[in-house]
Amino acid sequence: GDFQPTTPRRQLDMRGTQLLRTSFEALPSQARLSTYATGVPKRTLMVNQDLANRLAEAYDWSYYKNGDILEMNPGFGLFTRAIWNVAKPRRHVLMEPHKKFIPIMEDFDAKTEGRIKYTSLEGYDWATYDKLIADGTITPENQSMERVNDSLLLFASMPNGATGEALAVQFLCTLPRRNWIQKYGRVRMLIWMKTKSADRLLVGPGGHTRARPTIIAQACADMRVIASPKDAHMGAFNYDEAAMKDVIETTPDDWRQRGDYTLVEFTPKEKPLFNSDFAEFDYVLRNLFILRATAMEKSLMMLGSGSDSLIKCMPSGLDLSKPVNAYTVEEFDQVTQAFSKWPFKPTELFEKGWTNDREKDPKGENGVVKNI
Amino acid sequence: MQRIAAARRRVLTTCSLSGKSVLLAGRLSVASSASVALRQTRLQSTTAASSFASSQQTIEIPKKTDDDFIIVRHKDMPGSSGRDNFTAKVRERSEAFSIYYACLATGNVERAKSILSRLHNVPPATAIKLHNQYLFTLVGECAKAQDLSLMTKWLDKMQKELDIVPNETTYAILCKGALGLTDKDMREMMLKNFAEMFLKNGGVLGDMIGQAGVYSVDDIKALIDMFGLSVANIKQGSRQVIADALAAAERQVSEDDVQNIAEVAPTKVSGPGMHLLKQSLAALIDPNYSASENEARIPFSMLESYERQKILEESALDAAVARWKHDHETTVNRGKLNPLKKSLNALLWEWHQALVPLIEDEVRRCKEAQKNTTAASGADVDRLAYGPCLLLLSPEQLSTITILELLRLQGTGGVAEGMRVARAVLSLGKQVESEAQADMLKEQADNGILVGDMKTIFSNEKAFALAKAKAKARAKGDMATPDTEWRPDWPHTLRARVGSVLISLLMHVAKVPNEADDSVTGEKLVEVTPAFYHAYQYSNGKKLGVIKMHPALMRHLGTDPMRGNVHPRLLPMVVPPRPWLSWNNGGYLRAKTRVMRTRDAPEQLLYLKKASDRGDLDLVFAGLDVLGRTAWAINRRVLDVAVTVWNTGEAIASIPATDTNFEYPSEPPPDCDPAIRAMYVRKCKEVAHANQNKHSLRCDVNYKLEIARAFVNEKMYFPHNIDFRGRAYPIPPHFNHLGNDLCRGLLVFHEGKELGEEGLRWLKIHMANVRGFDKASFSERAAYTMENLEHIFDSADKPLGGKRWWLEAEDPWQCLATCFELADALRSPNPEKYISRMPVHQDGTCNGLQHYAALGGDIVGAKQVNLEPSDSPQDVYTGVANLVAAEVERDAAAGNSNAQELVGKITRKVVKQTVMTNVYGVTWIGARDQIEGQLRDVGIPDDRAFVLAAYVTKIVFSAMKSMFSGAHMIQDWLSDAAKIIAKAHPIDADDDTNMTAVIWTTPLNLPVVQPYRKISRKQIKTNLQTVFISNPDAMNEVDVRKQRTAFPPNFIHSLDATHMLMSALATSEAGITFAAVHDSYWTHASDVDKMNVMLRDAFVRLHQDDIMGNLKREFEERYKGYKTQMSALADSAEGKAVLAQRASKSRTKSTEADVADVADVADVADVADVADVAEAASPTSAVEAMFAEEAAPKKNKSVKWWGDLVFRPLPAKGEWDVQNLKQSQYFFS
DNA sequence: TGCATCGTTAGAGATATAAGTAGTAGACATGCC
DNA sequence: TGGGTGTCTAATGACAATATCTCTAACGATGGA
Repeated sequence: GDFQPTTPRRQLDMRGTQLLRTSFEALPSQARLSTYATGVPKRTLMVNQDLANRLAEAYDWSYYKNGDILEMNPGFGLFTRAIWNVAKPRRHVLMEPHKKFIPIMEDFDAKTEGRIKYTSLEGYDWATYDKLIADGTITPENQSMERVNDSLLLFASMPNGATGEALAVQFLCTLPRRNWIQKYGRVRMLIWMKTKSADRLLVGPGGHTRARPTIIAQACADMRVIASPKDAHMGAFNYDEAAMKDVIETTPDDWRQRGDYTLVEFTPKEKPLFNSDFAEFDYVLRNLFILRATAMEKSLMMLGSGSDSLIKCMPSGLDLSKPVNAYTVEEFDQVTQAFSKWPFKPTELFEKGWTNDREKDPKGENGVVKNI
Repeated sequence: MQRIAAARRRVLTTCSLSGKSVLLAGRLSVASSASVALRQTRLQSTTAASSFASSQQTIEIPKKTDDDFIIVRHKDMPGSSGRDNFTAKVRERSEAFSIYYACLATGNVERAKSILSRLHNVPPATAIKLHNQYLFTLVGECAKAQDLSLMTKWLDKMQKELDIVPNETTYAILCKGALGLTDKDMREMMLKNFAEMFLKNGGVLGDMIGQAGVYSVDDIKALIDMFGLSVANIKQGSRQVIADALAAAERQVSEDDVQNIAEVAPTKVSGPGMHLLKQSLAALIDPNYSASENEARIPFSMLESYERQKILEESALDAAVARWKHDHETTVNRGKLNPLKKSLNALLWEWHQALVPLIEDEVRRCKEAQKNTTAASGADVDRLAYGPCLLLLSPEQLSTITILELLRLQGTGGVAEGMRVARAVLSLGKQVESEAQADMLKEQADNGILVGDMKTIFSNEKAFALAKAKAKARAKGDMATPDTEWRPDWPHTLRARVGSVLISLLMHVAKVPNEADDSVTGEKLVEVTPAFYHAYQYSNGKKLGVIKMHPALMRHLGTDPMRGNVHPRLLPMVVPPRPWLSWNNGGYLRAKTRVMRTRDAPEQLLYLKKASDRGDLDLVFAGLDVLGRTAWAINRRVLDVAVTVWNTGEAIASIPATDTNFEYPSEPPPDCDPAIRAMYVRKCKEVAHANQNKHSLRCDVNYKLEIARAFVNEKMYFPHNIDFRGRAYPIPPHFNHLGNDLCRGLLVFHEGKELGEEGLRWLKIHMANVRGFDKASFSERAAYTMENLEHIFDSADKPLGGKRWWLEAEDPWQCLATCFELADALRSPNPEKYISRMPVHQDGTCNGLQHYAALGGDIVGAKQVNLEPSDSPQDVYTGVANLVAAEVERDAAAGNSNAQELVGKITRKVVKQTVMTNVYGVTWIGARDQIEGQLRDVGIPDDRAFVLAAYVTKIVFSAMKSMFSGAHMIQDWLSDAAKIIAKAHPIDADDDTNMTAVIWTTPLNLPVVQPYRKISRKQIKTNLQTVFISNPDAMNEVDVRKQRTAFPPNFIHSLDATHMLMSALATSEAGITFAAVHDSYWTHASDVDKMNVMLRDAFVRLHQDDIMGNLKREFEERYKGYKTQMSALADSAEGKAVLAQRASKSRTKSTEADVADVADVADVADVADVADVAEAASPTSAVEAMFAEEAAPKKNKSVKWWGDLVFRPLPAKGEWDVQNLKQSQYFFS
């Protein structure tokens, strides 16, 4: 009720200040957030409060009324505000390692009676989660695999570029392994990522952007697009229509780094769609997708020496003349199972050999001693 | 310039104080001035036919006056205009040349003709070569048809349609054609006819007859008769060759004048005869050979040895196959046998048997594809592109090369059990190319064609210099590379095509038996599975095409004898290498070897060729010849021990154990924390890596022992070449004295010398050195050895059965060798009379810093690296460590907590690596990593090591700076200069890319060109996969950063290389045996004292000159007229001057510009006054403060302009006098 | 026969691939924005 | 034009990413004039 935004100074340019329903410190306009300073991390960083508000209203938070919301990289905190205003979650933890945002974070911490908690720990770091659990900042419960875990929800904005990509895949890999936060059961994840990345996870059999992460994601989670640029996914091949209902529209201007971003909801499946050992499944995918547009027949050669005998092991139902990227999750599973039984399969499934390593020369010729 | 000239002369004259080198130098200068004269007369006589000048590019050569260096202007660089259009068309065109030659060589004249007709815009110098080769090919055909019309018609076409002017070689070839006519009248008529045409064009008959690479001795005789000439009429460059050849043809060669023999009549060897020679090579080429214990070493004459080397090089591929066959037969004869136990060679034989027909098939299809050019399926189009190259060699040759090469490449490129496809494909293609080239040279020799390029000059040591000077004089003529011998290098794309075809064929047929358990039934399965397979690896997310070897095959490679599996071009020679006559002429007998290892940099090659042509490299060549003439032998007793160890499979002194691999860690549960899983994967990779290293080490030892075994009774020689900075390396890669401790332990000088009193002392010191006891004074070292005599005898008597004292040494195998030697010497009745063959090393103590200190005249530094006489050796590492330790203690006393943790922990070892790499320009961060590792070893906890390392590193750097202040300033100056140069643009450059490389000339006149440029690569489709390769001919933008950071170390290395070669030349004059590993010089124990004097003398001579001054003057001269972007603050004196100048210039030009410029200046002036008026607002909340404007810091405006290159003045040189070093006994020790 | 249009194809250029980022700090290039 | 941002960090011997998609230019065929 007694919210009083500070008087805007000339150089603060608060003309477009977005009105808020709660008394957090005022933020400058969208335009200003997009440009105001340097040293802001490159990541999925929202600057449009309105988008945040629309999302907060559209999403059903009630499932988590007794749970924790764990937000990674809140940045300007637009979402945090929006969710607060809409749902006032029981507990909302902000992992924001970047110093730039400290004032905003501390503002949240100060004005929500401890329901929004700020930590400078890095969401990227696995150890962070152990720490948060150990000190009781979040209290996830072990829950049955029959239902979606309601004690924890992860809400993450990914770093841009390679790091973000990698992180998303790593998160996905925790689903079949059931480690990290997934050891508590089916913990749902809402992840903001580049639309292209999301697209790659959603594309169906035959789509040429299919890749290893596609198969893992589709095998382990039900995906739903919550927000995305208009028409962004129209070009994608063989799309799952169900994933695309009631999509909230985003525009490039909503972001600090202009571009297309998509919010995807990952709801872990009760059981992955494959029965193979994940290490083998992963190996098979990784190697088959090297020749992703090539017929499976040929691509099987990537799995090891003497793959003629492997082809003989393949179940008769499989159409080996189809290209790799036309295979479904279930078909990959069949291939993996055959691979698993193949007597001449490689003994180690990880890449050997250096390429980037120091001290690669074992001979120590020439008397030059490196790294004594 | 004057001073440089003087400097060069001094080096030259002092190098040739007495004896042979005077002769050599004298001869050389005579020869070169003669050839200059020759060139001039020729130019006069050929003004009518302008294209007779044979230079390929139009490069302005500065007038040669002995003291200027080579400068090639930007616009004259090949490829400087059309760089980086590595498009399909360009690729096709560059391949076309090679295909053309291949077609001619394989009798596909029609296709060659059509290629030739489709090539446009060929530079005239190249065009005439192409056409000459075409005519040359027609000679045979015309002889068969007894009709020259094909040739004459073509000549007509050349002249009338294509506007190509025939040269001497053209007419020589025409006459050769005419000589093939049997009808006497016809023949003479045609000859007269051609001769007339030639004369009309201003030619001189003698020159034509002297044309290299065309005629045989009989041809020449016939021509001389025909034209009524005498040998004296033949042009100077060739006269000697021809005279010798004619003389040689007349009579049986006798041993006495071997030194004068050109390669003419290979069959006329007197003495033991060919079969004996072959037999004597049994250890190397006979499959049935098994080493008998004490085989008598037959003394061979030089000529016989030469024949042996030739046999070795020519028959080795066959020999490999013979050995495979032999091993296969023995396994078969041994009756039924487990296929899993087949020996490697037996497998190779099977592959070879299967591969040859496949290649034959492919060759047939290539031929068909050429016939019906219309039915162009994709594969057939490809076949057109590589087919002719496959035809150059027999299917057997191709198969053998393919198999050998794939085996050799195992483990390269960081691939665990295999190799990179790109490497394999290119490397194999290159092998095929050089084999084809060797074949061509052999064929020419077999046909008795005289090649100007002397194949060899073999002689006794005394006559060597004379013979070489003579040969050199010949090479100086135009006989360097005759047109008929010139071949363009195959483009990488072509190599890749050829390589990929062969590899994919091999992959089809090469099988290996393999065993596995059926995971379901548990029964043993045996399958015959491909030995190689094509796969991909990910490295850093990039796909990497690899050829993997099956584990079953890998097991063989680590254990089976490699007999017959080393390509002879990779072996030591059994005669002294051919002396270096020019940049590509020397070394092995049959293979074209280059004197410099270049990095696909056309610029390097260009400078090298020019220098070689001008005779600038004579001293470098002479130095390399000295290294090549050092004869080596295998240390039999060390070999015996090594072989025993190898066979027992024990892990001893750098020989890893058989079949004991490191264990993989156990896998954590699937639901473990991702961090733990990541750790596990990393550990697995480390283990895999370690195992791979072990295996490759084992394969390497296998190769080495195999070669050593084969050469047990041989006298060996290592041909040497240089890297681009002039450092010398032996060419045989697997086994040489630069190799690891094992290699060095296995090698002794072939010649023995009586120890003498001093020699015995040096042998003892050497003992201490290889033990690692090398920080003490000489007398202490000798005493150390005497104290350990008991151990030494024990090691010598019972190397493996005794106490194994030698294994504790720093260099165990060399220690063992020394134990043997010392024990023998001391036990002999008179140790001083003992004949020793052991090389004794004298190592520069931190050689890089020695050169730096000498350049900088650092007194403190000079002491530290033993440039200054001292009673005991100084150790820089200890010196720096002490300095750092003192500083740390000071800080600790002052209360610095970091320092307090480190008190007493700063040892020599902590700083050693950093001090060593300082010369290479290690950065602060790199050094910190090194020191961090060391601190951990010293017991600093992991979590502190990082912080403390940062602290220590700072101190180490400042200590180095103070200790070697002069050196440091020079380092800075060098890197600064490099940056300026790399960013400099020639005045005529058309765009603003940095194209200028740092180039300098060493005191031995070697031009050094730094090759670092940005590489542009393209994907090239091959049979296996696409391959990512660069166009080696492209001149790309320089990599400024690399040019800069690499220049200081490269410059210093070019100096130490010079020092080494100067020392080599000096020792050679004195008749001392010499070998070197960069900054470690070796000789007989008895000669160490003499060598020590010479190498010091050489160092003094080198550094007496104003090296840095010369460099600066060279740069100023070389880069005269280049512009670089300069900048200065606008309000600095310099900036103001520029602005003023600009203003005045434009004022004279136009008033408008004037206004603008004045405004500009005004602007600049204003800036200084613009104070930041915006007052800082004080925000009321932290969030609000976030978005407050940061006040822009006041900036100084700067001015930029393009100006002449200005090199900073050289840092002042310190007081230290280089002459002092002559008295320093530990300078090299 | 000359030529406009459409379809095809070769080739050049772009992009994804994998996937822990620790911890520092200083220099230097970037045809940036 | 300059500041912010991204890259790299020990010399040489000893060089190596690739499959696939997208877009464009060139080429060829065809057909109507």
